Amino acid sequence: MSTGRPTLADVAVAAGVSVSTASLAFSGAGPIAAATRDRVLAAAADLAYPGPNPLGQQLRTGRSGIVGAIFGDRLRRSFRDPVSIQMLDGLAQSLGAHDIGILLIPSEAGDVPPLVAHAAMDAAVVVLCNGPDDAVVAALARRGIPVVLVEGDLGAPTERDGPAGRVPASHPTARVGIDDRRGTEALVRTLRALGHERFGVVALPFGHDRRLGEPDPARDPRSGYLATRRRLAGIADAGVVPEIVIETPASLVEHGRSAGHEILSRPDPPTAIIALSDLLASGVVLAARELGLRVPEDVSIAGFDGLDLPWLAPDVLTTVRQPLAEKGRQAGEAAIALIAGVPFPPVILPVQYEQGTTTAAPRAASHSNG
Amino acid sequence: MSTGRPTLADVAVAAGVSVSTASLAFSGAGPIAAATRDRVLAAAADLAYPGPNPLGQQLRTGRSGIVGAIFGDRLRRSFRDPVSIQMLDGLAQSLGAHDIGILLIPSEAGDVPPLVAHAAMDAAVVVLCNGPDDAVVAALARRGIPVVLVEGDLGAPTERDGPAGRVPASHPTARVGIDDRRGTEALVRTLRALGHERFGVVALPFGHDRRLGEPDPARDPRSGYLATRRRLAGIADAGVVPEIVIETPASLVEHGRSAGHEILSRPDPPTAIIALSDLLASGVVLAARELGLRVPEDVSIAGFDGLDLPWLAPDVLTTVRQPLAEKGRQAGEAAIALIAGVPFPPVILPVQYEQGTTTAAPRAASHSNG
DNA sequence: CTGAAAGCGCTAACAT
DNA sequence: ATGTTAGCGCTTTCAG
Repeated sequence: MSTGRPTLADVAVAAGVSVSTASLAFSGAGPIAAATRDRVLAAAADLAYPGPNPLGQQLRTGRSGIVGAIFGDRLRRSFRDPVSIQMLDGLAQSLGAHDIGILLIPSEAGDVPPLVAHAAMDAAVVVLCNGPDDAVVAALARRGIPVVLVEGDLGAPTERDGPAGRVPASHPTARVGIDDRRGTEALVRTLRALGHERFGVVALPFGHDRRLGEPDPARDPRSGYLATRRRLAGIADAGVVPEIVIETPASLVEHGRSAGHEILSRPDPPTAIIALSDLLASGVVLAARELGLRVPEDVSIAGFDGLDLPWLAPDVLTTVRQPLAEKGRQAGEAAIALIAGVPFPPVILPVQYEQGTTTAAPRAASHSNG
Repeated sequence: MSTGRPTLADVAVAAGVSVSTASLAFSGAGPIAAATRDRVLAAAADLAYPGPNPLGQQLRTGRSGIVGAIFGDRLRRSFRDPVSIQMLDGLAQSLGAHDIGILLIPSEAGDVPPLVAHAAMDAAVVVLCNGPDDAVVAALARRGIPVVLVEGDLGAPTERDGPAGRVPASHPTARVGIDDRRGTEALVRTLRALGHERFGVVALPFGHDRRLGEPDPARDPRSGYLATRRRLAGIADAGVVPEIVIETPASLVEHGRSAGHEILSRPDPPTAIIALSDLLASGVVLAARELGLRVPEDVSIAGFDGLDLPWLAPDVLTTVRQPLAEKGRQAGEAAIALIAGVPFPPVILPVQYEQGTTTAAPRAASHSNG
């Protein structure tokens, strides 16, 4: 041992056994006499040996015991959103049960962070991805790291080998998502049944190029975040063409508030506003209150997610609840399966419409042209 | 190469150079002819070699490139608190600049998570600690992992070798905190200058045994979270003995709301309520509104942190602002210094009183006994 | 049940 | 500027 921290070899010498036996004493992965084990552990305690060095184990076993969690945004923004947090909590639960750690990788606006390219991990969970040509997913695939896509997809396998051509169809991949398209559709149908005909939409970001305002008409509708696209598709499925859509740079109360002002300050605003997240919706509620509009008498407002929003009291937001922690747990299970080389079939979790106090029948007959 | 993923040795063979030269081509840590390097990189591209295996690097260099971030609470709670998030964001900034990853380690109520005992990390940032006898810190010290204490301390070196005796004074340790004691004192002095004499306090958790209600009088005042203790000390420094103190299990709006109800429903409630965090304070504001009390006319409410609370509009919370991201950045710098073997002197960041709309002079003469 | 030997993939002296 | 050599600390066949 001479210098530095003691190693397994030092312990073996001190205990008068071979290194392999000492290893067994710690791992329990093989037959060993109780007396021998105790002797080894005693020697370890003597030397203040803190247990097998994980670096040695990892190289030997080829496993780091780490799963990367990659968020398509910087922490400050992602993590102010309880949606990411609850998902992460579920993820920590299922991975923690297997003693697997979570390596936090914020990824600013679609770049490929060095950690994605170089950090040791056995699998990665990518929380938002930009469709078939996501550079982060491509980088992981190149490294042979299994990928779990949460709320994302890579398109049909045939597309993947196209010009982007970066994720071979054979690469271990799993998908965990929610049925947000049909959830949004159900929500909008309920609003129509109440008599609403004129809708405004406050949307989640369309893609990594985040902005606040009406969407760029020149943008490719086939690119960008799939969650946003699916929820917009759900609105269309319900037969609604919104009078106005405001894209926001992130799911945050303040952006919902700005968008709400934008929509509700218009001469003849829509009678119902659908926000694609609860945080955005609650910002719209605040904007309405600030403009002296009563909710839901003057305007109906609905969200998506099913968060607890105690500060909206006495109002309770009408929303579509998604099982956030369960989504994270499933993502963790998917990662564990892929690491073990077992395929993990796609999971689509159900969502549920929840009536609150922020939606009601529109006040009076509305007219579609001012 | 035969089977499996290619290694540096395969690349070397393909490029017709030695392994060490191939290594140099990737690391750039030594002299190499441009032509040779290009040849190596070309061979690597040919073999679809994704770059040096981090596991090999790590064993060889003895560095994992990972810093553990340990929160004294489960994710669900910690991460709903923007305070933790902004700190984490700052941490990610400074560590990210050195390509160091953050391993997320939630630690339920003071236990020692397996990851703390076994995961590879070059240093650890412990966000709340329970004073001199914190088991997590002791476990890290045993492993020889440098520790950065955020908002924590281990007491005087002499104490450390006491009965707990688990963190040798020589263990590489750094401290990053804020001047919360004096910040709270300044806040309370301002309230007193306005004429307030009767105070209620909504406190952060006292320790890992979290509860809602009046603090257990039997508890040892010398144990538990130091941030809570310091802020309470600041109140005392200002010459105030609160009429009532409510301890909360976490810094969350709903707990502030419960505590607010508890205090404000009393027969003759205090004229000023000091919450030890903004989230708690905003819950108290909600409780006041629900009880039909006007803020600040009927009751003054102040917080601590300096968060953006858009949904409190039109009110702006009176608070003491702390530099959260900077705290995280400093913690990151401290970790980097300790990893390099350089001592990092303790950092106490300044805080600043910020007047909002939730505090004012008390309504009328108050009487201290009903 | 225990020991000997091999090697995971890489980097860093040192020698050329 | 390149090659040779020697491990980092551990687990895991395989013999005994």
